[in-house]
Amino acid sequence: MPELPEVQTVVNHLARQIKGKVFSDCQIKVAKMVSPKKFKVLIKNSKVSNVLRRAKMIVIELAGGQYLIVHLKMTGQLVYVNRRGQAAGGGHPIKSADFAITRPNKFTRIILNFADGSRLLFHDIRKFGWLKLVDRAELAAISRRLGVEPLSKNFTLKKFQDILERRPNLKIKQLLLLQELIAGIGNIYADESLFMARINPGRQAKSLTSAEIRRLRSTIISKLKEAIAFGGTSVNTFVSSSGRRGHFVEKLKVYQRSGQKCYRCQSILTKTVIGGRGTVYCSHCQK
DNA sequence: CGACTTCCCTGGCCGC
DNA sequence: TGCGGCCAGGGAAGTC
Repeated sequence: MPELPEVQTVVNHLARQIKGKVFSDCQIKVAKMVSPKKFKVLIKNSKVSNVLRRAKMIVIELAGGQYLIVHLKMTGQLVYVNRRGQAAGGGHPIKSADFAITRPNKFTRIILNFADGSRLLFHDIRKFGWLKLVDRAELAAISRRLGVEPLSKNFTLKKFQDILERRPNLKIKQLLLLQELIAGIGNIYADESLFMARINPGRQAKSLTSAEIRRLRSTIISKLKEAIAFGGTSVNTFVSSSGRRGHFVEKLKVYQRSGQKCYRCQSILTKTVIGGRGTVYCSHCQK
């Protein structure tokens, strides 16, 4: 489940590898995952000028005012493979034998070839992910529908307070997951931030005290930053575009630890469902 | 408008 | 061993 830190990890790596490369032909194995219909023609001969992130989307900026947006959704992987067929990480090729992902497999949905023989493989077990080629105006329209970037200077305490005031009746965890309010947080970092802030995920937004709001804002920021430093979290299918797994999984305090002991108070962690999402928290120290 | 529900999709897991 | 049923879940779309 790539969230902000995982997508940022992919973007950081791709930016080092594909800037300046020119797309040539591509193979689209699942048509519904790509738009517009003219994708194949439009992307041909486009040169990558930059790679950015917005919310949980990878934005590959192309010379000529086009943008290739990639959303990994739940199980997507965007893997960069050099011309020798190796997943290359920061100039150090990784043994491809260790990674079936460096070759097209049954889950490969799209293959984007570069003119130099290297390529991007887009694998996605569940086919929830997508690629979209847009112009500047369309990108701006998509971005406008998304909320504040939590690691930007715009995510001020005032901004966070405003967001909570706008949706007073939502459970705080549901609020954190709404991309139109704050962009980039998913199930892992919602649970982890709430644990660190010692706030029960089922609390209504309006019930948070100003001290709790301040605390939650800073735990969101620190958790996301920490996860980026560890290359993200690989709980099931996530790998960076270098084929590497993220190591934040070893730092998780509650996510996927249901039934285990709370690291803070040794109580057994509770699993529940909030807004249709599995939620793990400590009922003893998250009030 | 906000809040809630359904749907997409497939592998993995459970019980029989 | 095989198989049906169910679950995970980001986010769009539909309903109330």
